[in-house]
Amino acid sequence: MTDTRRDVTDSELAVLDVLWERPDATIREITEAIYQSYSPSAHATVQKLLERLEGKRCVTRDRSGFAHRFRAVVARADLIGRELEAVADKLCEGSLTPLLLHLAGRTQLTPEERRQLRKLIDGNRG
Amino acid sequence: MTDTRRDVTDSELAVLDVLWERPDATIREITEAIYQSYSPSAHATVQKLLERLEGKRCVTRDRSGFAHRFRAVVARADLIGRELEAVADKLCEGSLTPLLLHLAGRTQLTPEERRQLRKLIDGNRG
DNA sequence: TGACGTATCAGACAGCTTGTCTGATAATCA
DNA sequence: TGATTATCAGACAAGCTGTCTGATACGTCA
Repeated sequence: MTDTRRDVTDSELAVLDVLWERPDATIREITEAIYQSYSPSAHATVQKLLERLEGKRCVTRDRSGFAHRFRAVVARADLIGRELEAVADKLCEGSLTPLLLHLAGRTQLTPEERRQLRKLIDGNRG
Repeated sequence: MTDTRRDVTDSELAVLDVLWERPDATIREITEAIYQSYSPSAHATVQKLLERLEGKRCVTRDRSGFAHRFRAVVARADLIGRELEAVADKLCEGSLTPLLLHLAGRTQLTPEERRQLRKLIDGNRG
């Protein structure tokens, strides 16, 4: 079942981490990257995680070969956005602005980051 | 068991919402505020939610009277901070800066908010 | 005092999520 | 053909969440 709402778990994220580094990986490749060694049960676990990631629209599957190849269709930034929206929905009636103000008051920035931030604010006039 | 790590659920948040509006409320008062009417089972549900919120260090209990009185010991801003840190831990190796930059690029701000944001940035020099 | 309303407390319970694993079956290739 | 390697379907325990029941203690008032 496709359920974009539910968020990505830590184990699923480990799979995505591999796919971001190495697109079009097989289950075997992902398994060997996550666990140090390979075993049939670890393979099955990764398979299940991929199946759920597919349902969450985070991964697509290329079925053309014998071993399917997988590819992430969300970037890390997309997940950050999803999670921030979830926090906003839960605690700020959906508005991102309180999150932004909260972070601005408690984040230590380098001069470069501060410069970048100003630019983003200026480029975002309503 | 005290478990500050686990985050507050939606039902628990509904209880906190009442306590933020009306400190030192009893279970009966909270129950009537959340459900329209009162029933013993709803009372027990709220009791369980409060018990769990106590374990998460979000609520304290005054046992001096017949009916205990409850008080929130976290503000909404605290929860926002907790959740943002959780997102940062999960997706940004604990750093809040990527979240801040992400939000700055996608949030529509009023002139007043923009002024406030600049002030926060300036007041936060390393 | 005793009855009654109202608390708390302990714990059962089902439904869901998550991570793991097993067994059956299909494709590939030496 | 036989061995290897896939996929697939589904079982499984553990944990979380929201709800509810039953037992017991407290307080008040006739």
